[in-house]
Parts: sequence; C-alpha cells; structure tokens
Amino acid sequence: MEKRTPLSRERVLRAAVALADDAGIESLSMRKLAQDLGVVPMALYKHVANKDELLDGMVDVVVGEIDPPVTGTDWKAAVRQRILAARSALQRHSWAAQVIESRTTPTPAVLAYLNSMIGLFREGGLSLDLTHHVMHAMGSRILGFSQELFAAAPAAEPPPAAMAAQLASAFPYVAELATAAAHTADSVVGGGCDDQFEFEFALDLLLEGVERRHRHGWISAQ
Amino acid sequence: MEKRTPLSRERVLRAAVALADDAGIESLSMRKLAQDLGVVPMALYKHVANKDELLDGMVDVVVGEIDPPVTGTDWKAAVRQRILAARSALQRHSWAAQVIESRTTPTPAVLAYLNSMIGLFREGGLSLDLTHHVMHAMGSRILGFSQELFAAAPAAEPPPAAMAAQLASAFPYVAELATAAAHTADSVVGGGCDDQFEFEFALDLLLEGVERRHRHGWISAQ
DNA sequence: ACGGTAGGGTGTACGCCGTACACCTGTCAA
DNA sequence: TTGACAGGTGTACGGCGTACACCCTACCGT
Repeated sequence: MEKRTPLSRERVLRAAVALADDAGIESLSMRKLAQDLGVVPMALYKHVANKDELLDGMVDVVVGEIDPPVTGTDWKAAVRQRILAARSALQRHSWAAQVIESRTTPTPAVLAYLNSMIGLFREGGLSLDLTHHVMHAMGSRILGFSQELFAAAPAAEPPPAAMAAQLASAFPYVAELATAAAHTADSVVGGGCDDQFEFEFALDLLLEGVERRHRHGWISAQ
Repeated sequence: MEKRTPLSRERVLRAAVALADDAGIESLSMRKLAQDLGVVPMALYKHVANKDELLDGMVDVVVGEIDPPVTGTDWKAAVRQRILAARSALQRHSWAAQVIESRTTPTPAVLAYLNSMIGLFREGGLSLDLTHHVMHAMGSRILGFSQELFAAAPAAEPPPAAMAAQLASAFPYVAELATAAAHTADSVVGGGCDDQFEFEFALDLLLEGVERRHRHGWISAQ
C-alpha cells in the first residue's frame, strides 16, 4: 500500500478544474471530487471552506491563465488583445463563463485582472468618468465571454420537418435569419455561427464607440 | 372543510413567480412551492413535467409582461423603446435574468419576442447579414438585462478600513474608480452606480455603431 | 343504475447533494 | 516524553428532484 501524496489547496483546485473540464460543471460535486482524489469528502474541507470557495478558487486558476497585457501599442489595441487573451483562456474551460457569472464577489485574482484592464484605459488617456461607464458597458465581455441568449445545447438537433415548417410560419423573421446563418456556416447541417466572429464584431462595435466618445471629450450628463 | 380551487398549470406558474419574487429564486423548490399551494409536492408534476419546465414557464410569464413594440418611429427608436420595456418587466422580477441565462432552449413566447425584435431591424431596412450579427452583439441586452461582472450583493458592506487601504494600494485603478463612483452616487455610502444610466449608455453605444454600419452599407467579410 | 376509465391529488422511497461534528492518527516542538 | 496540531475519517442530518404505486372522484356509454 503506497502512501498518497497529501492533499493541498493547490491539488484540490487543480483536480476540480480537471473534473469540470472533462465531466462538465454540473457533475462537479464535493463527493465526486473527493473520489477523484482518493479521499473522503470531508477531507476537502480542510483545504477549502465550502463549495463556493472552491468555485472561487477555480475561477482564479482560469484567470491566472490569461496572458499578460501587451505593451507599446495604443490603448484600443491593448484592450482588444487582452480581452481576446481572456477569451482564449475561458475557452479552454467551457464551464468558466457560467461559474464566473454565478459568483457574487470578485476574488483578488479577478480584481487584479480588472485593475490592469482599467489601467489600460486610464493610461490611454480616457477620463475616469468614461472609463467607469465603459467598464460597465463591456460587462462580462471584459473577461472574454458574451452572454449569448440561449447558448443552445452544443448539438441541438433540428426539429422534425413538420414542426420546423410550423415554427417558420409562426416566427418568420427568426426562420429567415436561422436559415441564412445555416447556409453561410461551414457545414449546412451544423447550423452554427462563428462565435469568434460574433465576439469580435461586438467587441469592435463597443471599442469604436468608446474611441469616438473619447475623441469628442465625452462627459456624462449625470 | 372548504374545498380548494383545483391546481392548474396557470396557477402553479403564478405561485412560482410569486414565491420567487418575494423569497428569492434560490428558495424556490418544488417542495416549497407545493406547500404554498397547500398541496403535496408530487401533485405539481401533474401540471409541469419537471423543474426545468417550471422555470421555462416562469420565463414565459415574465416575457408576457413586456409591452408590445411602438409603431410609427424609426427602427432605432423602436428597438430602444422595446428593449427598455423588456428591462422594466425584468426588473419587476429580480430573479428573471438569472433564470433566463440558465435556460438552454427558448420557449415559444421568447421566440415570439425575438422574432418581433428581428422584425424591427429588418423592417427598418437593415440587411439580413447585419441584423444577424447585431442580434448576437446585443446578446442578453435584447431581453433587457446586462450581465454585469459581479452583480455584487445588494448591500455589500465596505471592508474594514484597514483592509480597504490594503486593497486600494494593491489595486489602485479599481480603488480610484470605486471611490469616484461612490462620490457621484446619490448617497456617499451606498457605493452604487446608476444601473439605468449604465444600461442605456451601453445600449446607445451599440445602437449607434449599428446605425453607422447600416448607413455605410456594411457587409461582413465572412 | 352501473362498471370502466381517466385525470388529478397522495404517500413512500431512492439517490443525490453540501456539510456539521466528533473522532482518530501521525508528526514535530518543547 | 508529552502534548498540540494539522489533516484524513465516519456518521449523520436535512435538503433536494422525482419515480412509482396508489387512491379517489367525476364522468362516460351502455
């Protein structure tokens, strides 16, 4: 009987991330996690206070994977690049966006990230006022994800033809848009949109508006 | 012993909405709901298939409260107004945004809403292409809520002064922004931002960008 | 008048969850 | 040697969603 390497907060968090990565966040429970670590459930509580703190720790792991900001460019390019870096970190952990949304208080690691993001705007010369509202306007996009309406199951199979026709006549605009999107996608069947394109489209829309306001010396009417 | 009015899907949904409204979504359970209705938990399952379907139904109730679109204005004003109508419906039910985010498939009522929103853009003359990307870009803002990063507990009391100073030096930009926001708010203590202002700021940023692209005949490079 | 059927409320039970609390055991400092 | 303490264990509690068998009542065609 070999002796296991002892638990540690570090090991617990990494195991939790791994479990969520390949079994999905919905099947991450203290009991399953303990089992993965070859340990009894209550052992975890010597390293994390409770499940909420575990989730906070997992977010910190993901945020820690975000590449640092680039230097030597204008603020807009720097912000754009950092946000895309965050996005790519989040995409390595499909559960992350959902978990981040569920947290109510930022951890220090997240605060540090936000701090550096605010810094990019401020050092780019944006007013405190404008920076403030921009941070709100970007919302979760700052962390690299957009809250799509109905993220839709990954492989939402199309409804049977009969019902599809009925839906199309009830919601003609939706149908028009959906079929157009399906045609331009790589495969006609995988009625998919190009997530990356949509994300950058929205991001650029926002950054462009911010830049215009900045150039025009925008001041909130508050 | 008087006889109760019998259950119905309608009555179940309304009771669920009422319960979530004043006890919070986290304390909405099939058991509590049944208790409110003076009935045994399993009775509910004769009217809703399971808890997910219950939540879908609750979303439909909220969506049903959104005022219809105004007519006789340009698309931008119509969209703006409808979105603000959605926002005011959502605000009457503080749990709604969170629940909507958690759904994976739109209900017919939501599809109808999205359909009419797409219609506003299309009838305003926007191309199918642009409309598509715009719908993505607006994301959940179309339904009247923005996913703020860390919605923060309603009354997040400030940290003790000692720690506040430490935080401020570790995250100077966050601190600068937070104190400025606290000062301009109605009350200095309630470190609040004007949610409505932030929402409209972001909404206008987006709509303005959309209008510019529309006027310039923007076509996706896809 | 009567048996059958079906809709809707009931009771019990299962397997999951997070975690409180008492306990044990090995390590190391004094 | 002792004793404190960090860390793993076992048991148990109260919650959850919901499967399944049951029963009661109202209504139907005969």
